[in-house]
Amino acid sequence: MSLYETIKTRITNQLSVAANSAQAAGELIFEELPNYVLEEPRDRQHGDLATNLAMVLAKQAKRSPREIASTLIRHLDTTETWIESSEIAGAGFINFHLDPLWLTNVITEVLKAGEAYGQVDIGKGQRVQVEFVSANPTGLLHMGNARGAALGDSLASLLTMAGYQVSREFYINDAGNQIHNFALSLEARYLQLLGQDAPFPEGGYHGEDLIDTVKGLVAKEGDKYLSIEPGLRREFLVRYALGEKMRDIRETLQDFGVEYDVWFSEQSLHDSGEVRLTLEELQKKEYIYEKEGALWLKSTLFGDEKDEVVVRSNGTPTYFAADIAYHRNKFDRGFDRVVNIWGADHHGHVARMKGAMSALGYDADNLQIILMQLVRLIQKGEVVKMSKRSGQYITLRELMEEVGKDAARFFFNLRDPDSTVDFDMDLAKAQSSDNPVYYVQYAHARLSSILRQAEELGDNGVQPLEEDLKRLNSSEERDLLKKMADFPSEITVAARLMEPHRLARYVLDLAGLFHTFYNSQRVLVDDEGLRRARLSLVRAVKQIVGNVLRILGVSAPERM
RNA sequence: GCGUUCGUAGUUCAGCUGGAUAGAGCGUCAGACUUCGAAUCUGAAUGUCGGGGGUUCGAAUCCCUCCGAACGCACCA
Repeated sequence: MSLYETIKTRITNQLSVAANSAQAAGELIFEELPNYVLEEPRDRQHGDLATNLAMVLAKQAKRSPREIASTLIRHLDTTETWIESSEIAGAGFINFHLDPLWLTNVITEVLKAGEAYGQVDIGKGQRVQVEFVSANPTGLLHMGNARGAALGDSLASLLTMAGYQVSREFYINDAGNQIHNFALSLEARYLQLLGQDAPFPEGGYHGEDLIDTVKGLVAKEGDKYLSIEPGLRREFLVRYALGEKMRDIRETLQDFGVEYDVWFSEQSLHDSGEVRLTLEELQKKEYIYEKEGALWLKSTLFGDEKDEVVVRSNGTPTYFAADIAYHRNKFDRGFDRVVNIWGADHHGHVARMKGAMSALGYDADNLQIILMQLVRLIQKGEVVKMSKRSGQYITLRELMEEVGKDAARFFFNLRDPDSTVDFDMDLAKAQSSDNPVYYVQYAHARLSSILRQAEELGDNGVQPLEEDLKRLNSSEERDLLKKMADFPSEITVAARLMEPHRLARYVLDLAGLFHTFYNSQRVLVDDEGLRRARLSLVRAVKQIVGNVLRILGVSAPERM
């Protein structure tokens, strides 16, 4: 635990002790200690930390919050808390001012931990699986997939930092109806390319990339599939196209900085019989009934709005059936928590998926689904409908070429997944230099530059003396140090809420505080002690900026 | 119609389990480079937190209601 967290825990505990001892002394009456918080006030004049304990006690104690506050302060043991002074403010807040010297420990802490600074252990080694993107292999990756990739990959890294054992997974939708449509589309393109008059299937995939795929095949293998049996022909075409599409998806995501641990095939669930076994298990538990020739899951028993078909009247299982088998498989692989990132258009699926897990006897609370609002494409001020079927969308590849991987990943991770993003490619291109990512990267380059120059001046990275570290007491330095000390708590909150975008905000703040410091204090001063102290501060800031950027999948340049 | 999510400055968006005077970027205005990187910094202006009600010491945050938006409500995935 970092020093700052230790201090906060200690004070929080001592506050309860103070309340209890005041009660024992007959100076305060309450039945049960209510929930209270110890937090950093927004306004620095309100001290370093503040608590609302007196206010939340007011009702039970039947006294004014300010009176209670003064009683609490009298009973508070401040040893080992770094508390320098306490005061009562506002409606009854207790504000604590800490001895600023505690801050100098932060630098040592950061430099000692290095890449591990910020690691916390709320995960306690639990195994978590994060499944994200899982795009249909029937087209190229688009903006929505880009958002999912940025979010999912950063979330996985964040959870790793928070002490979870994380596995990244991609679910390949290589079965079912869409593959059938895919096959028909491929076949039509194939026949058309070879001069035949083939109608394009209804509901087929119009993307240009599909034509390119078929062209590639014709260039390699000519018209050898023209004369064979259509069923066999489609099978060949699908196998070829699927291989190519998945290779492309894999490479594109890799270039976007995403490395998966597992690529899981939907078809394999059918082949292994898991889909059938899962349905049998549900049948045995009597959660399945027949109606109009189809098999239905009683998902309404578990909070769904209506029951769902799992086997069609023609005898084929639905996508939902395969998905149930898939999630059963996930839990059976031993994950303590399973996290899915889905587009908001799938929200109707959440209740039934959780319901299905409950039906199978798993704790649905261990299945967490993060819904991400859609990315809307804007062109010339108008919303353009994106769709794989129509073939009209901006690809992840194009996005990376136009604005770059770093800008794209930062852009998505700057936003709450709950907010809809309007994306205008022309605007993004024109404004790509305004992307806040450069603000952070510039700070990193600037930090690196200072260290390079220090080296040229003969600095050999000698640790500063403690009394020199204590000289970092300007308001700019103290604000910066506080922000640095807060990093482990930021990781804790972000991981608990599964919100990596908090880290993007954090690193922007940190970079801003550094830039402010840089403009007000000189690092490479003649005074050797002070210089060493500031250089160690610079090293520590650089370390943290680098650590955050690594989580966000953004590069941390030495120069730019 | 029912459900999910959202509505915060001119604009794009932050705002942890309810906390003190609601914050950033861009844009606007005024300043700062012969010294460590001006992709930076300093200062100024800008708000009925969609409207209304409720809960309480205290609400952008929780509840209700209305208005508006996106997305769902298939034997598609």
